[in-house]
Amino acid sequence: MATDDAERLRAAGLKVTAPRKAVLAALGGQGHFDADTVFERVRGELPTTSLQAVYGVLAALTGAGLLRRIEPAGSPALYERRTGDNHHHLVCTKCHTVADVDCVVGQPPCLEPADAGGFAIHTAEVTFWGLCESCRSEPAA
Amino acid sequence: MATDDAERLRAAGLKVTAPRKAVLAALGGQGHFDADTVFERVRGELPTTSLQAVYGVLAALTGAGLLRRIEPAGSPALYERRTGDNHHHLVCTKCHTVADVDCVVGQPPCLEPADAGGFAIHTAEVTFWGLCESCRSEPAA
DNA sequence: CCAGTTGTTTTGATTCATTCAAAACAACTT
DNA sequence: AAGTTGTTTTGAATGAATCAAAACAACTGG
Repeated sequence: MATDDAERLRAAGLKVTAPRKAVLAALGGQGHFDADTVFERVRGELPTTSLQAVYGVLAALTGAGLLRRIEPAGSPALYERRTGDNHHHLVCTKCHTVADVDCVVGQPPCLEPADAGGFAIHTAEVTFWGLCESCRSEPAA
Repeated sequence: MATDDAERLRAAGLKVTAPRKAVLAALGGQGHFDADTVFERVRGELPTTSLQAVYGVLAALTGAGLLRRIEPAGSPALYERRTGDNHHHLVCTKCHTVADVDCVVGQPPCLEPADAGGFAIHTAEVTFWGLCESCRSEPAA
């Protein structure tokens, strides 16, 4: 898996470095993490890494299409490894947990606004807001 | 209109103050403005107003449902007076201009994710990304 | 395998958007 | 008109992210 990551980096035309492999490893297969969390995780096995390096790596990998970046209102930017598919997100209003949504009813949803107002649209981003399972369980705020 | 604004403030249980009326006036009927732009506009006719006051007013009015706040990735928070309808937004990838989209094809769109993953969803927010008319015209960046 | 080139990371500082807190003040109530 | 409460001012602080220069490490080509 780590080996595959090196391969992916090379394929994207990026140099294979320890911080980059560590960031990819830190993000794991799934989940949504902010720069700071990635930093903490990376530090665990590569203690010399700086936060700025993490920002740099995240930007490089996002630019290369190896990561996807989302910015839900009220949260810092989050990064995830699931790319390519245009999946959407569920965000908890209370704890800001994020979950993936495979896609919406029927076909490619929402890609057709009623009136594009002169815009050449290339992406539709859908964010669902609600209460996650555990926040629903504990009503005590 | 300014009179109506006073009425609206009262109806929302908020005190009617000069900064609040000025903020509502600055936002006008349509458009999307960040706190700083609102501040500049408010200053024009109420020069003693502080930026913090503008933040406070924007938060109060948003909380009261008189304003809607959106946070497109890469932009500071934007405020608009169109509330109540759940309309969506078109954001220009290049100049970050925002336009309203009345709604998506057919019916209330996208409100039904394929799998809500245990979330109790109450809102679906759709953001379309693309190039606006004028950014399409001038390819020279 | 070594040296050069280029891209990456470190180090340190800075910006931008926003929030916090206490004191001064103004709007609504009686 | 005076009091109470909510607002605004003033001043400072925070969090997230970016910028810039110097130190460094990965890939190229010899």
